[in-house]
Amino acid sequence: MTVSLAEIRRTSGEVFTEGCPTRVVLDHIMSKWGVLVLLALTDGTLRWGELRREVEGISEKMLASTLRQLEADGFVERTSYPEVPPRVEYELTDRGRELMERMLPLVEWVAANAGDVLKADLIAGRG
Amino acid sequence: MTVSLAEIRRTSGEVFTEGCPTRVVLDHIMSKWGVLVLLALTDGTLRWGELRREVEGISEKMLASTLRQLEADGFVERTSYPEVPPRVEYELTDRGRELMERMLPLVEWVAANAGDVLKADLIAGRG
DNA sequence: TGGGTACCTTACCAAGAAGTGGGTACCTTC
DNA sequence: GAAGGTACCCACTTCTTGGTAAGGTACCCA
Repeated sequence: MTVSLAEIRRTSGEVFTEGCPTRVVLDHIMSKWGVLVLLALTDGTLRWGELRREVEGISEKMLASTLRQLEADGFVERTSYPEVPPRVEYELTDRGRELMERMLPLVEWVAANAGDVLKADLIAGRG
Repeated sequence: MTVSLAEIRRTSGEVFTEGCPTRVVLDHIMSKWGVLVLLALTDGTLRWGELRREVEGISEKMLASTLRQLEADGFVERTSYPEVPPRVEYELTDRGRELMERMLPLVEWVAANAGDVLKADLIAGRG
């Protein structure tokens, strides 16, 4: 198993330096709403309205721009059905599923340990 | 293996909802500089000046505040030696290593695939 | 006396992220 | 004919993030 940045650089070169594409992609998928939208889509295909409800607190503006970004990056596929009323579905692409396979263990750990982490915050006076 | 948000919620409850601690912790570790600092520390203990060089482009202000946050969260330990000139060392705690164990596969995937992702961006007209 | 090193902190300000509120188009139902 | 559902887009404002620059300490060297 990979245990250090040096190890990654041995196979992928000088990644995560200034201006490196890896930093840009990192910013996209690690963004506040990006993670939550991707996470919601691990449950399967969702419509616009379902996503709004699933990702609590997101504004329509941010949902739209986050989806556009994820779509442009090839993580999410948008399918619109020319019906009335309009129906649009969003789902993870193969690339998106590959990504989430790696992100879910991290997210799972956060879900299980967030309480303890914030307790540490309180002790450190950063509540 | 975990494959969906629903699965995580089955064991951890209604996580990642609005105001949930999990969202706060996510914001800390998924922040622009947070990831890069944690990543740098997977190579071992580093001094202030070494971190500045390792995390290319970070300002002293952001390095300081990022380190304070990670320290408060219990991911990073700071050890200062009362010498002249002063020496301060930063390293991952056990919790930090646990976290990075889960983050490294994700980061590794990004390192290997960032090129393709940005190529998709160009085609989509989001260069 | 002046500079150099290492590790920061503070004050100020600009850019970008994100919230708010409105509008659009189309059809259905009341 | 008015209201409502679906999936947005745009303008305006606010708030957060992050950069710059300056200073601060505590010592050593010349």
